[in-house]
Amino acid sequence: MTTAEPTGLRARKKQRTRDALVRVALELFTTQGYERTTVDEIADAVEVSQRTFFRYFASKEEVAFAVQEILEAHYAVVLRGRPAEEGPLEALRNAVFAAWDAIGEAVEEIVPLDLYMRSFQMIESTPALLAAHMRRSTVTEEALAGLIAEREGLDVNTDPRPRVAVAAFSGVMRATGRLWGQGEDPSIEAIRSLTETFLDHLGPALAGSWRTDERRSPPGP
Amino acid sequence: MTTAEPTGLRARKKQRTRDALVRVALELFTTQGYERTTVDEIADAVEVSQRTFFRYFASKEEVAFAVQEILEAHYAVVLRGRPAEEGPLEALRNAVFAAWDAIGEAVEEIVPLDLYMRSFQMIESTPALLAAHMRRSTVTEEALAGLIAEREGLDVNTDPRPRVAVAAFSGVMRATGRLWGQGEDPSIEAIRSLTETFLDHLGPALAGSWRTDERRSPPGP
DNA sequence: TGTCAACTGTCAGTGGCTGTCATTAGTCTT
DNA sequence: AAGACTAATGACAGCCACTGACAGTTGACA
Repeated sequence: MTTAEPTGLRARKKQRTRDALVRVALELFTTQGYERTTVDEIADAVEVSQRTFFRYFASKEEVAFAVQEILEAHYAVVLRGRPAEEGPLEALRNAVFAAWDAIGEAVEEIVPLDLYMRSFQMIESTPALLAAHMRRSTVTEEALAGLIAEREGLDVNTDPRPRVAVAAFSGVMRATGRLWGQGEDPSIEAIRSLTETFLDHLGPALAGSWRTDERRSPPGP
Repeated sequence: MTTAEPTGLRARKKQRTRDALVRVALELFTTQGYERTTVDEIADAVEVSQRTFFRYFASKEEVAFAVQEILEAHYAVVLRGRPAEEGPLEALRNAVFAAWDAIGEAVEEIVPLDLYMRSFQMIESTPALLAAHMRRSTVTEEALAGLIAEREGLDVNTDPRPRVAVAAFSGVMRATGRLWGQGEDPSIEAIRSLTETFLDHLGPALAGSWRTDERRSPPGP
């Protein structure tokens, strides 16, 4: 679905229209804002009817996540390819960094990397899109839990651990993305190191007490 | 905002209108579905104009979360009251169970408890509402992270642990709610025990390897 | 080349949501 | 208790996302 060259002329044309819609939409969204951009504007800019836009994308939101979708699929593939010796959380974590190494190429086939970065920040700062983003992530989480359960040879409906681990992991990843979106450094390095920091704190943050240094009250029982 | 008796007649009338809108909306949503219920229907049933509905609620979604909002505020209060000796995650967890003990009364002042239960399940099973629910939870998470940081005397922008802990905790809580919404037992006891189970697994699920019993492959390094 | 099917445009309509303005109805004087 | 003030509401017009139906166009393929 990403790079697979379509066969016929018709299919190629379709792909071009779709890509154009995504590019133009992201461009308009990031420059003048999501809400202040109408579907008609996007359609007009690509010279198709509004009706056609909705034949490619079920909603105005969907076009904003076209690139994101590719990346998530990519991540799932990478995770599936992680060596079996890695523990669940270890695999989830390593897959993130491994996936990012190849993100550039995958994205750049459709839109400039910089545009994608800005569009991610736009998603994080637009309530309606943030909502859609979160809903989408529940679907992704379910898939990841399934993958982890498979890796470990467990039944996802019996053993809560896959869902719990993925939920915790995803929660942290989302917090990371949110913070990155609010910051001023929209580079891959920035979110990479932020992710590293946050994931490193996952274990310690769940420990009983954080007061191991200069804090006042004594640790509880 | 919950129980505080309004002073004048005007304020009391307003409160009654608002409550009526919530009650009718949830009733209609749960019986015929969220999407198949129009704002006009709700307004007509309460005998106000559609315009008035939108003066009480900024959106059709908002009315669906009116009760939820009360509970979240309640939870925040309970959390703030947890003893300082409790560790962060301990406090988050205990506050959940403590808050539930008082939920019944708080809810019942507006809608029957049973109706609230069904409306929660509706939220979890309606994409548009699930999205709104998730977006709302990001706001709640931010507040909780602030509370935790305060408890521990930390700066939420410097130390990642408050956000990480809350993110992991919230991720698990959301997974719990999701599962409960899909199940067939809409009782408080059901979600209570489910929560207990899931939170109990938070620690173990993040450990390096889960293969401590009858699994096949040997543990990694 | 002609037939078929995929793709697209046009049009009409629904529903969520907003701005505006006139009207109603508590509230607050004096 | 009557009038002035203002919050609350209703009525109306309009924008925009989205959908169904139907007709026209254009690749695909025999």
